[in-house]
Amino acid sequence: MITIYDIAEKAGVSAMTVSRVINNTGRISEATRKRVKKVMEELHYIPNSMARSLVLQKTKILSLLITDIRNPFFTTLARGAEDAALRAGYRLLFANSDEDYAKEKGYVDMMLSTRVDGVLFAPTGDHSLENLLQLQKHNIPFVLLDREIPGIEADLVLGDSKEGARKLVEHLIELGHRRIAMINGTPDVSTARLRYSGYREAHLLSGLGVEDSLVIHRNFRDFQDESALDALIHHEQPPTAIFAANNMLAIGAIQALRKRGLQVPRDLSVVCFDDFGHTDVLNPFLTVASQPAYQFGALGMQLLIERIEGEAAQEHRKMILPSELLIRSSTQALV
Amino acid sequence: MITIYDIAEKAGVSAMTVSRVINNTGRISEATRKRVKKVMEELHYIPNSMARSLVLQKTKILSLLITDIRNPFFTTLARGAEDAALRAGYRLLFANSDEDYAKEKGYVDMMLSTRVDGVLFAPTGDHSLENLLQLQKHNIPFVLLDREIPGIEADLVLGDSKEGARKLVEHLIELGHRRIAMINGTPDVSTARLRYSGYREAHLLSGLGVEDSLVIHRNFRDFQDESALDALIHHEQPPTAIFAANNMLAIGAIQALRKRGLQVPRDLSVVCFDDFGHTDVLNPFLTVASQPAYQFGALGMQLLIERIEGEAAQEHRKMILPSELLIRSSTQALV
DNA sequence: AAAATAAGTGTTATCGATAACTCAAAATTA
DNA sequence: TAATTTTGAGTTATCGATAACACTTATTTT
Repeated sequence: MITIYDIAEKAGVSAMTVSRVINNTGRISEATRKRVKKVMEELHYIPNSMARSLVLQKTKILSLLITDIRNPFFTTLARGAEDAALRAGYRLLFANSDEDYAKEKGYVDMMLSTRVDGVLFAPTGDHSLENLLQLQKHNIPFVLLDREIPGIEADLVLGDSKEGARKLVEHLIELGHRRIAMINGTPDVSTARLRYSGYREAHLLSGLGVEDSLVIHRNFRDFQDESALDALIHHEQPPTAIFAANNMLAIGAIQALRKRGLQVPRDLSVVCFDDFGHTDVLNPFLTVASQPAYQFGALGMQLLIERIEGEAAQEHRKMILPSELLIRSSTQALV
Repeated sequence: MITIYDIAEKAGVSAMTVSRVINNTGRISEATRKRVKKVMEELHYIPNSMARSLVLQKTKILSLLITDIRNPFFTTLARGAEDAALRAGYRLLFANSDEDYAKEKGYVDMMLSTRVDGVLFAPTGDHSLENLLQLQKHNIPFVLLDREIPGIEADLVLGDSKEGARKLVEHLIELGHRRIAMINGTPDVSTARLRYSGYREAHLLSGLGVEDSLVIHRNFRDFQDESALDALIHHEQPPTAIFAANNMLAIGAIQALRKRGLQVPRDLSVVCFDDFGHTDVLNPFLTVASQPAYQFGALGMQLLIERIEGEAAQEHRKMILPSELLIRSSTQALV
């Protein structure tokens, strides 16, 4: 491996001079600068960022932790985060928890041992608290994405879960639906709680009661689990519409409905949070509350970098990005 | 930051003893081992992997370079690679080139300065040659994914582009189509060349001629570019079917068709390579040659790790994963 | 012209960990 | 019991880079 010492020797200077040329620090005569640069190119020198990090006590690596790499919401978010990080001269270490606390913990340990400069963190749920405290203990700045964690003060980028849910459910109510089921995430995730609360509010504002037997909880990425749907269609008074708390749960519901010979929207209307990235071009079908995924990532990364570089005010910032109701063909008026 | 010296001092031993406890090397009495471990836990010690990498000359970081993080083919592949890497005790540094040579080069520089132990590399095209030579020059092992590069000898994991394309086009021919267009990737990508060659072979085997004015080239991820489709529908003898060389190009084509009031498959049949991950559950619509994306990642990572750890034979291996023809509802017989 | 300052470069210590070597005490062997 | 081996540590050098300081020569200033 080529090091600054190899360069130094061949250029007839000290290692320190090479370091100065690389970093554009100190005073170097134009002649030696040129000479050193020429040798660096000849030997195809690439700085060893580990050695540099060790002495500088910073890595210029940021980490992005998402909960489901196969969810288009998160990949689009990742693109936003990536663009913002690269633009600011940071490398990005992706991590994917699969909504699994143990995997999340593994990645947090990795971040700590890598000594990343900061983390853009989409937590799996309230129990992520421990992992976040771990980061705090080691003074690693982070920004929370998409989900709030009770007990953690941090910069936040959130969607308008409650309002979005309310809009979706109100849309169903306007279409005449009265028995509206909800397939929700597990209640230890803040977005699940808020979306439920929006669901509830829509009912109450319209003078309807909430029937909790129509509210089912499942892991946000277990779209293969059809038991939620079974519980609903075998209900003694089955729903006429379903509100899925995210896109994956909607996919699961629709898949299960299809298997059972039920059609959307003929037999049931379906709405959900989040859309499907590029692929819903194929068949813009589901009525959704669409969140600005790219912005989640870009803005979150910006907040993180500001905090790392000390440009952020002391107090924590909470950004709420609005979602947009896109009415498509998975809903129809109740006949 | 807590270091082994802090541990050593508090435990009343030398730093070397701590290092031995951490790595389970050398001889340590059970008593001191316990004492050191206790102190490590008390102080929440996390090893600094940079310092370790510096002396060990290996990082235990592998990199996965994909060309489009928003393409479900690549995110599923990424899951496969991630699982295999973590299982073998490596960290994974994701990189996303967006089919852009300059971005790819930036990421390669990053990999070099991070001194990753190996790279799972989906190249943007034949011009990736330079970036790969750069890796070779610095003795970083890599495995090529999805695309072959003339001039590079390496382990390879490929799909059966030619056969897959032939099967798709033969399906169209069986349905009676005679004027079949192809929207292909740029010809400096091996899969584009092979898929064209399968397209050609299907025609010739059926005694049909190939009309190159029906073959259009576009960047594999520019699904927004509608000019390809315009060229086809304004052709003096327009096609009755379209073969898109990957899923993104198909999305672009269908979107453009829809905007122009044309319906699939009524007005044109459409087939493509790759499917759409979870999301095609929503509406299994496109007839595709489905590739085992997860296996691409898992198998590629396995080959890479074997090579790094010296378990691979000298000669390079070339794995070809078969694709599966899934006939759905985007194709119909020509009337 | 002497004193003060600036320019250009080199020396040494350091970041946190491990390899290679050393060494005393305990255990084993002859 | 003396010689040898094993056990359980410690010392020192090193990985590749940079910070802090030192030290010549120029160059300015008075």
